[in-house]
Amino acid sequence: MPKASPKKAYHHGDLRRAIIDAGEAELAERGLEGFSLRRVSARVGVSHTAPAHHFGDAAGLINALAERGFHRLLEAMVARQATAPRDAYEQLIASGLGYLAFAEQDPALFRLIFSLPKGPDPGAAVMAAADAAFLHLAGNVAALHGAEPMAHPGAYEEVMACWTRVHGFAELMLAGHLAPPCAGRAGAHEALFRKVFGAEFAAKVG
Amino acid sequence: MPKASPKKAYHHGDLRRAIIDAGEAELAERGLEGFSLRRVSARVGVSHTAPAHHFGDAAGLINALAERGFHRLLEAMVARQATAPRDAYEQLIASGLGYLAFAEQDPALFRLIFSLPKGPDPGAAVMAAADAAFLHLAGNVAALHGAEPMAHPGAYEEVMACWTRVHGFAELMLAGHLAPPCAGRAGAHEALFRKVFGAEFAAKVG
DNA sequence: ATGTTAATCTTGCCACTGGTAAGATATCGG
DNA sequence: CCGATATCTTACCAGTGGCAAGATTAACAT
Repeated sequence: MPKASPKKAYHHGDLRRAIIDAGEAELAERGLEGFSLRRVSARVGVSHTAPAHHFGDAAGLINALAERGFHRLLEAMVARQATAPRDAYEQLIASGLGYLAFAEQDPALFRLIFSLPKGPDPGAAVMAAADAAFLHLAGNVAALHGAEPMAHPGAYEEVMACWTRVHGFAELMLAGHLAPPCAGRAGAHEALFRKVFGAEFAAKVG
Repeated sequence: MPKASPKKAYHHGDLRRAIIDAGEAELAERGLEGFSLRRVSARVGVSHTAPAHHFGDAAGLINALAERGFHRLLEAMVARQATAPRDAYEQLIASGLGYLAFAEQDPALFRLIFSLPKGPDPGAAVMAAADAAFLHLAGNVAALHGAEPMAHPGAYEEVMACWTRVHGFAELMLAGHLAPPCAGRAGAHEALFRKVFGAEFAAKVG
C-alpha cells in the first residue's frame, strides 16, 4: 500500500494526478499566461522539478491538461443534452450550449485545448480525446437524419458547419465581442446563439 | 531634424515604430509563447528596458501589436474583396476569405488580437481598430439588403451569424481541425468555407 | 547663445521561470 | 536481505520582465 495517509511521505503516491488537478486549478485561477510549473508544484507541496519525471517538460503537462480539457468539453455537452428535449435538433442545440457553457466556465482551459502547437506529436491521448468530442458532435448532426454518422454525402461539411458556428460563437464570446445586446449575465447568450446558429438544421430533421 | 542617418545615435529617432515592427516579426517567427521583450529590443539594437518608456510594460507592447493586427485583418479583407466580383454576396464571401488568409498567414498575430485579456482598459486605440474591422464586416452584410448598416431588425444577429462562422472556421483551421478532406495547400479551404458558410445569405440578396 | 527642463536610453540589480545534473529516499524484484 | 529502479530534492544555470539610478540628448525658454 503506497501510504495514503496525508502525512509527508517522500513518495507522493499519486503525484501525476495531483499535479494535473493542481494544474487545472492554477490554469483556471491565473490563466495560461500566469501558469507556472513552480506554482503548481508548490501547490502540491513538491519541488518544482518533481513533475518532470511524470510529464517530461512543461509542454508535457500542458498536453495532459489538454487531454482532460477535451474530456471536460465532452462532459459539458452531454450534461447539457441531458436537460434538453430528446428531439434531435434540440439535442444538437443543447450540445452547442454545453460547449459554450464550458468555454464560459473555464476560458483558460477552453483556449488551451484549441491552441496546442501543431508540433510533431501532440500526444496520442490528446488526439483521442479531441476525436471523441468531435465524433460526439458528428453523432448529434447525423441524428438529424436518423442515419448512421457520416453515412450521407455532404455529411462532413454539415458537421463542420455546426462546429464552426458553435466554436466561433464561443471564441468571440470569450474575446468580449458579443457586447452590444447581451452583456455578462449567464444564459443571456442562448437566444443569440439560437439565431446565429441558423434554422437550416431545424428543417433537416427527419 | 532628428538624425535620420543609420549610424548609432543615442536617440533612435523612431523607436516606437521600430519596436512594433520588430515585435511583429518576432511574433510571426517565434509565436506568442516565445515572445520576449529582450529579443525584440536586441533586434532593434537597443537595451531591453528601452521599450518601457514607449509602451509601459510588456502588455503595452502587446496592445500596440494588437492594434496593428486589427488593421492588418481589415487590410486582408479589403484586399481580397478587390479581387472578387462586385456582387454583394461575393464581396461578403471574399471578405471572409481575406479573414481566413490573414489567419493563415500570421497565426500568432491573429490569435493575439482575439485573446487580449478583457482587463480594465484594453486601450482605446485597440478597440477602435477592432470596431473598424467589425463595422467593415457589418457593412458587407448590410450590403446584402442594399440598405444602410444595421437599419433593419435582426441586423445584429445577421452580422454575428456571419462573423461567428468565419471566425470559427479560422480558429479550427489554425487548431488543425480541418484535416480530413483538405490538408495544407493554400486555397484548399475555399470550397469548404463556402459550403460551411451556408447559402442562406446568398438568398437574401436584393 | 546659453542654461534649464524634459525626454530618451543604458547599466545594474531583483525575483521569478523552466531545464539539467547530481544526490537522497523509497519501492520493488530477486 | 540486497541490489536495481523509480521517485523526489537540492543546487545550479541561462533567460525573462520590471525597477531604480544614472548617462546622454533633444526641446525650449530667455
